[in-house]
Amino acid sequence: MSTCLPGEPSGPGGAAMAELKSLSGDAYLALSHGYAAAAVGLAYGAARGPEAARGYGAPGPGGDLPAAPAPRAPAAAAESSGEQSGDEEDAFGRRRRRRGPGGAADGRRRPREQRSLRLSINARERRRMHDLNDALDGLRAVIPYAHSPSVRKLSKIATLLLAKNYILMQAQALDEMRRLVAYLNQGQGLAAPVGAAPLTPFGQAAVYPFSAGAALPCPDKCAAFSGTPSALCKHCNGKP
DNA sequence: TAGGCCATCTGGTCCT
DNA sequence: AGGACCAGATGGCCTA
Repeated sequence: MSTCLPGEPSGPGGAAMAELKSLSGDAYLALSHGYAAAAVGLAYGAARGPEAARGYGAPGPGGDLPAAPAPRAPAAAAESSGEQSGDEEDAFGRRRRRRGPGGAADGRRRPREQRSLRLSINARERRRMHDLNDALDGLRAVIPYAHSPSVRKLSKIATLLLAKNYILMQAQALDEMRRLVAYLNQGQGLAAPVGAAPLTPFGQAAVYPFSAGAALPCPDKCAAFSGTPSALCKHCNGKP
């Protein structure tokens, strides 16, 4: 991940990421389905299975075993956290061979308590990352893009960027909807019962979650059309 | 083979 | 002290 910074697109994947970042809310829906195949395809190819990347549980990333094939087959989380304690000596020895930074490679022999503590910390960190990945999976599930077995799963960064653009798009659509409703209420003189909020397509008074401090006099003169202050007007917000 | 993506380990830092 | 969070390092897998 560190080699592919969001701000530094490089190669085909970088181009796809740049497109993803610049994707406007308007274009989101139109592109979202195609994007999964296009951008995702650019960045990730096509044949990778959805779960291929999930190497959960591979004991001390096969990397601990230089000559081992270490397939990244998915394994149960319990298995992943248990293997460490099951083969503590070997696992730790392999790690010490591989890990460079810090004191891990200084050749000092660690007390058993320290090893046990380290394994516990590793398991905790593994669990934390699994939780993070689960959350990302949940995010992928609600992002409208092509969910198909033939389409590769969105990468982490692509998921986040796509989600951001999707949120922006939704906010923009909501804003335009409000404008339209306000326009209809004003232009067509939509009558509302005295003392009641104007009718809206939503069947109730609309609220403006983004309009803070709405107790100002209405510069839009929204009350001039229906006789009552409009809850749809972001300026008066139902408070004349 | 290079590049992208990922999981894991690890040490450091901050918080409770 | 213990846990959460973070970033760097490392190596495996996959695709172009």
